[in-house]
Amino acid sequence: MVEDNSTIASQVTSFMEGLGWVVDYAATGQQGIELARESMFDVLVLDLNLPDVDGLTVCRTLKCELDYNLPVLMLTARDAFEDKASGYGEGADDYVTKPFDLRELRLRCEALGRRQDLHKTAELRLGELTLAVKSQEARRGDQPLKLTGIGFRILLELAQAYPEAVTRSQLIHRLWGDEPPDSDALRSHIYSLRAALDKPYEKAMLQTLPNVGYRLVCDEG
Amino acid sequence: MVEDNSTIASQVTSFMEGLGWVVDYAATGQQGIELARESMFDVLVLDLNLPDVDGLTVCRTLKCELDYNLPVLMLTARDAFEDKASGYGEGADDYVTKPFDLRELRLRCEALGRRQDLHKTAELRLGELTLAVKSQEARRGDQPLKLTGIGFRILLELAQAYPEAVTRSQLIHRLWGDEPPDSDALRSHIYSLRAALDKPYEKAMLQTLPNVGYRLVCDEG
DNA sequence: AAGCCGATTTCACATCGATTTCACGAAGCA
DNA sequence: TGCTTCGTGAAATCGATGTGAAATCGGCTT
Repeated sequence: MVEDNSTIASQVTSFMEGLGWVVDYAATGQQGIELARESMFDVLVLDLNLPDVDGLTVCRTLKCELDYNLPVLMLTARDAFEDKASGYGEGADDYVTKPFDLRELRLRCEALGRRQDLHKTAELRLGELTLAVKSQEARRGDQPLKLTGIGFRILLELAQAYPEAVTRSQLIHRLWGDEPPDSDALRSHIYSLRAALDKPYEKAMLQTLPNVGYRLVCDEG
Repeated sequence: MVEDNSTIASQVTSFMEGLGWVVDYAATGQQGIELARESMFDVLVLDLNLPDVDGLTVCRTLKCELDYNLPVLMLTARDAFEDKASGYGEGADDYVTKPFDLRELRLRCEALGRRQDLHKTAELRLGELTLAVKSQEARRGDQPLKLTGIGFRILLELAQAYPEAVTRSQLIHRLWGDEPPDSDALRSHIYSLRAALDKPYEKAMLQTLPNVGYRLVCDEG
């Protein structure tokens, strides 16, 4: 965590430590860069406005210099009305505007870490859900789920996007490319995915956003 | 993937497909442009040297023409890189020089795709109001608002216009284009939008300007 | 080659909620 | 008063999604 405001810094770091995460902290950009060089981190939470080196500079420096890809979550001040995506975005992998909800910060950190993990472990975890990418096996809790090939791929797409939603058209494109089936086969696949994933359980993980698409939900990430 | 050398092309595409990616392939610049127009892609891998249209031209064309930002990863020959790429650098988002390591190509594609995700996360904030554009969800304070599709779109239009008002006819045009419903459906939608947005609260955010239209009001932000 | 099997696609219908339409009353204005 | 605009609410219509089963496809076995 790189943040010059000590109130925010201690609030965030103690929250994270409460989650069992191991946190290192730097109050300036320079310190942050040095810290990042010394050891490997899963995620860097970086304030955009720092007293010495600008957050964007820190970000770019580390992206170039480090020999692994360190996911960066940028903290930005909140403008009255903000088009988040347009201004920054270069370099950072995600960002959150101040003041932020600690739970949101957590979700986004976890999302960044998860994407990173996937490359190494080929296994993805989301609450009680486990997806083994290679063997195409899925479990919820300790029950193996009986999924079809497409069912697994849908679930994987949704899990990778978590906690965001995936639109119908995105999903269709990812599954079939340019030649989707004529009929609305996705509906049927979602239906049978639900039968395997949610039917036997109390709380559903697969949620429909009408006119948008689908997403996964789960309590603890 | 746009690449005229079929050996390289098939090597790369099959590698990517092995990763579970969905790949479309074009052998010429013209084909590539047409393909890109037809559907949305996460990343374009583009050879700089193409038989017909130059890679840079393809890149610039698409950056201008498409209504979303398509990240471009340029493939360049080693010698060409110095002159061309560094000079014209603006168009592409990243470069890889041939011959390249497939793993490196993968990492860079993933980085570009990740950066793109930010655009989908866009959120609008206006005082205590939060609009998640992609998932079509709205909150006032920390209460989620139960809006219909049109209700959300109306609110979005008003939020984007803030602090200005939006006239009825503007609103109708934005919502339905040239074919608005016969009856004055907008009145009903405003009514139910109010029921969700303002009914449960002290101060109303949605204000009617008689004979003009509507606008949002809020204290801070 | 024939037949089987599971996966996938297609289809028909049900259900639910969103959208449009309508009717009426109140408020503002000439 | 008579006209227009707007709020209100219910009813009718329409579209999106869920549901389930049947047809199709492709690989595998015999």
